[in-house]
Amino acid sequence: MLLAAYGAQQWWPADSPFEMMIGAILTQNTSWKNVEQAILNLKEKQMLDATTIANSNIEQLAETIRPSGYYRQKAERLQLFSRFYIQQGNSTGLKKQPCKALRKLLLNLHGIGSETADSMLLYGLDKPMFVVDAYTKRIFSRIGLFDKALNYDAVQHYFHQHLINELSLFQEFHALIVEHAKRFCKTRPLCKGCPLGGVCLSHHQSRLD
DNA sequence: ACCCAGGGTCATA
DNA sequence: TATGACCATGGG
Repeated sequence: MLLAAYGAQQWWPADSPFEMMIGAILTQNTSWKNVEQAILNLKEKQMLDATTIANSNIEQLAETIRPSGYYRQKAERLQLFSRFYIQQGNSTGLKKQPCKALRKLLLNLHGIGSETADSMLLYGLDKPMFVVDAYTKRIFSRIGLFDKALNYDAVQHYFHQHLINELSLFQEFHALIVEHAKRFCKTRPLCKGCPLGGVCLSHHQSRLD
C-alpha cells in the first residue's frame, strides 16, 4: 500500500489558501522547483496577496514570476483569478459555496482548466475532489482499471465512484501517486519509453480499497 | 541537442 | 470530438 510505504504527505506546501491557489496556476506544465522561486519573488516584493496582484502592473508582475515559465500568460491568469477571489469574498466566501457550483465558477475563469480547478478545490478549499494528472492516467490505465483514452471527467468519475468520499483520502491519494512516480524514475517520470509511465510493474501490487 | 515538468487555450478538420 | 501549435523557464 502506498500510504503505508510513504506515509502522510502533507502535500501542497503553502501558508494560506490564496498562496496555494496561486501556486496551482504557476505550476501548470512547470516543475515545482521553478514555482517555488516565483512564489519566493512574490513574497520578497510583498506581492503575495489578492489585492496587490489584482492591482499590480502586469509587466512587473510577469517579471516577478518569470522563473515559473509562460510568465506573460500566467501574470494575466493571476490577475484574473485574484479579482475573482476578492469578488467572491476571499477563501472564506469561496468555501461556503457548494463544491459543484464552485468548480463551474473556477472553470469559467480564463486560464483555469480541470486539473487546476480540482487542485484548488482539494488543497485550497477543502473540497473532496479527485485530481487527475498524467501520472494517474498512465499508471491506472496500464494496470487495466480503465481505458487510457478516457478523458479527464471520465477518469475522475471512475475514482469518485470507487473511492470513499473523504477529503483526506483524496488529498493523500493524489500526492502519493505523484511521489511514487517520481521515486522510481527521477530523471524522466513520464518518458514514453517507460511502459508504466515511469513506474515499474513490480511496484504495483498496490490496489484500490 | 533533446525531453520533460504538479496545463490550458485556440485554430483547424 | 480530437489533434496540433503555442506559451517559456530551468534541469536532466
